[in-house]
Amino acid sequence: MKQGKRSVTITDIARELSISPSTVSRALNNHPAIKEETKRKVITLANKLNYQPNLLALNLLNKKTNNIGVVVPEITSHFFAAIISGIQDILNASGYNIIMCQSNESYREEIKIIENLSSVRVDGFLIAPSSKTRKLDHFVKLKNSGVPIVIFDRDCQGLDVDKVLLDDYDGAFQAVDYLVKSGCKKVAHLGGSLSLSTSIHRRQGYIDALKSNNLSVRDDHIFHTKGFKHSDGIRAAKSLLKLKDPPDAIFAVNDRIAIAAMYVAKMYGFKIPEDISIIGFDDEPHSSYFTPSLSTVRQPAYSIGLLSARILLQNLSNPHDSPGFRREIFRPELIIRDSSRLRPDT
Amino acid sequence: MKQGKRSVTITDIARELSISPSTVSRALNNHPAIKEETKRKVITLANKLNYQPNLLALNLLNKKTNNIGVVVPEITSHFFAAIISGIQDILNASGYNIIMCQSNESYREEIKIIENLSSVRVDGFLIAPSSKTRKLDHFVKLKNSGVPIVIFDRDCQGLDVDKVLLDDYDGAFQAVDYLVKSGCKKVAHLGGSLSLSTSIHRRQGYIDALKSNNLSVRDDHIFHTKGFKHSDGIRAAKSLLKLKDPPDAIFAVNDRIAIAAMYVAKMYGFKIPEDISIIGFDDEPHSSYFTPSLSTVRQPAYSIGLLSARILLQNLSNPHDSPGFRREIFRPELIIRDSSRLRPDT
DNA sequence: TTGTAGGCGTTATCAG
DNA sequence: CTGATAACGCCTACAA
Repeated sequence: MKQGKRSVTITDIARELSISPSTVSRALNNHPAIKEETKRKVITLANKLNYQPNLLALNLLNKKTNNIGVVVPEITSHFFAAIISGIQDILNASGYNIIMCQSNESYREEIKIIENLSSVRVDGFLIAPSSKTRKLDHFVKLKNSGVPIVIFDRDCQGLDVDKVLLDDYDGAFQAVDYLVKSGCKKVAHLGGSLSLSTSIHRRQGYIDALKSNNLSVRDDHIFHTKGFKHSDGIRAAKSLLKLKDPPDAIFAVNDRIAIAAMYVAKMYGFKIPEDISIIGFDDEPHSSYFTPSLSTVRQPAYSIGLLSARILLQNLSNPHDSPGFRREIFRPELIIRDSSRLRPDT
Repeated sequence: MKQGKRSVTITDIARELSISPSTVSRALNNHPAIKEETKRKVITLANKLNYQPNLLALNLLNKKTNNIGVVVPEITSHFFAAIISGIQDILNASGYNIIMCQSNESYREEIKIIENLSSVRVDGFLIAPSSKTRKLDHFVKLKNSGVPIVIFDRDCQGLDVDKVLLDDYDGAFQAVDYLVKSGCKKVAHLGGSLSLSTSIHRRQGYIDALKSNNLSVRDDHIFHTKGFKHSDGIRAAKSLLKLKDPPDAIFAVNDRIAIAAMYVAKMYGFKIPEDISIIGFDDEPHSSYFTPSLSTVRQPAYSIGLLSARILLQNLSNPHDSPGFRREIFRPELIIRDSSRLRPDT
């Protein structure tokens, strides 16, 4: 078998048919001014030869690739995977393809990815910045180069582009307020990395909910983990529950940490929710199948993906004329299941 | 703000510096035969103008894109997400980018994806076929066009390309054999869609394990769900556990279904593992945090990704000369936790 | 109805 | 050390 096979081009077809490449091109594109018979001949041969148009050449010519760059911190998280599904459903339907990249929460990798996607000339970007991203130069450059960008999930203060976010503050507030109203007096927080806007907002929502209920904020009842995995949660939950004066409720930054907290709580002999209520954040598919089923704050991940993609699509067809930028904030929904006590008044 | 900004090219830089494009090109590529001063000037201006090389042009010239197409049925599954992580870790380290696409388990979409990736001239393919894929023409075409392909996770009978698979049969056999040896007499199976090679093999492993232990295979103890989600499992588990003569063990096709089965079992008042043992397949991150923690068959998803990518890389650098194709089979590992009884002899 | 020529951005080759 | 030219595959005026 020959290797490095040259792929077939319109010129090949043209030669074989003794016509010009432009005629082939037109036939393939169903140009009206081409004889039916010629079209048929061309198309038949093209199929036979398994001709695949070379989009590189076309894109170079058109200065348009129909590719969209999607950058997420990690894909192994149901949250981002669901967002991506939403994005894909919209973009594919409009004839766009997705080039998906993970930054692995690394600033360096993120920069490399952005540069690369720039070089392959994607038509637009959908980005959830890494948690390490402080400097915004790479995004600013992008923006200045005129490519449409939509930032989602994680805010980038000071970057003026379209954004689709979630009201993390509100979600946290709802959860903690509920916990207090249901009778918990000592609500602790297992938070995430404070380099993340989402973690910061959830923490603030927690704090403000306590204050608005005239409860004091106790430093020893707040832990922030580095990562978002179960193992991170286990460690933090142990420290928390080993306290002489342990909490009677935990609001966790995400479901994984909450699950870990449930695990530790049970291990230590706490009854859930009688001794301790636990609420997470995300509503992962598994969450409702735990015992007890996990109360949580649901993020409309799929919808976030849909909307982000739709906004990008708009910018694509109608390059930014308006001066302002959209800033869409989804409101999360508190889902009460069995890991938290019921409110007496409901 | 001007829209549709033309991006800066080496010609722009050349003009501004009153030198030729070739010199700019060489300077940018650190060609030895260029005066240091010229290099410096070029590079400085390039940075100032935020020059990004146009890889479309380059790729067109080189007939090489450094892009690899990765096609999976769905991304919202921890299993595939983990495989992708493995792929990405290898490929990125070698300077390749990934174009990731989901077929959503649709044959039609898969074909469209393959055609599109062909057109954008990816250098190679990593594919987990959709469950609906029966005809293999699109893959055969690909192969004939000379692009290296590696199929992973799901076998494609009759397609001669490199493959990285998992010994599903063995995993199932191990699990069921364990269940029987631990004293279970009536082991049921909650299987997946039989259009999937993996489901078929797991089912067969289940059957053969029963037979090899001289247990009869009962049709009423085998259910096959359409999908792989919890909800699919709930329905099937209910049917199974409502039987007059319910099983004393369940081997589920994956963890989600197993979790659903645990949920239903508890709901119906079964004690796990005293009344019924349950074993899943996958070892998802959540699985060890359930109560009881889920016994399962661990698939080395990340490693499958690593190996698939490595094999592709090999084919890339060394276009297929050897006649044979690799067929790597990972052996899964049975992880016994608390959802299954202990074997008396261990 | 079809052919010709030019250009998209880059690099390799061959001359200076 | 640097410049001109051709080529990658395709499309679109313009010409015939």
